[in-house]
Amino acid sequence: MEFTSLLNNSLDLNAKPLRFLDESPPLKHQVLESSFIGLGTSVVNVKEEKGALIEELNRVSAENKKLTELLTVMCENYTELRNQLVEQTSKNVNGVENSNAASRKRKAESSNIDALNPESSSSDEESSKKPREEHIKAKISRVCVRTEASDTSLIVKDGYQWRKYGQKVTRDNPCPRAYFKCSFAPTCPVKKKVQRSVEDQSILVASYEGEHNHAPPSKVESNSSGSNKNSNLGSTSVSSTAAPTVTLDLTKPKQESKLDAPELQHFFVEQMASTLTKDPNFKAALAAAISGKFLQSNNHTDKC
DNA sequence: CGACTTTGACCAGCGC
DNA sequence: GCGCTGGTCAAAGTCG
Repeated sequence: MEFTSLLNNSLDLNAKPLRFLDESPPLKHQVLESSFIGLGTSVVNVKEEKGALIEELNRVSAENKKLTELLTVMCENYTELRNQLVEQTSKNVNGVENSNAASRKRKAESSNIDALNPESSSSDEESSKKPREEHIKAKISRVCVRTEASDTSLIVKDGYQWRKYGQKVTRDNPCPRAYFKCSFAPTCPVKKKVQRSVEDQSILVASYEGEHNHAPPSKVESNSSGSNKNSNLGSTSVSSTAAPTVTLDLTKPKQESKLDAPELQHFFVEQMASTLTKDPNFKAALAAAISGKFLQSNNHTDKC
């Protein structure tokens, strides 16, 4: 998907709607003005109106230019994110894994890490007893999401449907950890753990375990619950821990970002589209572009 | 009324 | 074996 390639036909907004004002043949101006000779103040009013329209045209053009620049920056950010996604994915495949800071590791956790690092698990005596399937299916990714500090819910909107099946207060974090299972498909093995960051409680850390065995839901708005009301992924924040971590900040273009969950790839594309459509400036520019095309085609058909 | 959330109980792994 | 801890279960409650 080449996002930048879409840019060209969507942002050619250079004042087409008002084109007839400054592209009218000089003859027409002369005829128009000569026909008003003798009408006194009427001519002055028309000239003032023309000046105002040209001024408006310039303003719209400047706004259009600004929007174009904004979208270009967004495209660059998107490309950068995508490159980092590819980079991170390849890293995970190669089994790059940092050691966990926690001294006490649960058996389940270590098996998950083994799944990400097949080489290290090959020498593990215990792992040899386990079916290899478990290593393959237990893929973990971690996502950090900035939310309102006052928001106490542990809901991360990622496009999938989740059913909460438990909540625990863990030893190393006073904030409770919520456990979710994917409820979009009955047989989907994916689990999600959500807990507030110890350092910054406005950040929700979501750990995804396993991979979805179904297609992603068509709508991002398919909330995990009816009460899903937060999770500003548009300002998804950044965190890096021992486990492979999705590190995203769409508001800070040059910040390092990592992405490895397939559901997130889909989500972020949807999120970008959503952000664009919610922007009134973008809507206005789009409307102008469409009406411009419409007028242009009308003019063309009139000539024919 | 069905789907979802809450929450206490239960289970298993691990260190001592 | 015991206690601590994380993860899961399931009954009760809540909501649309």
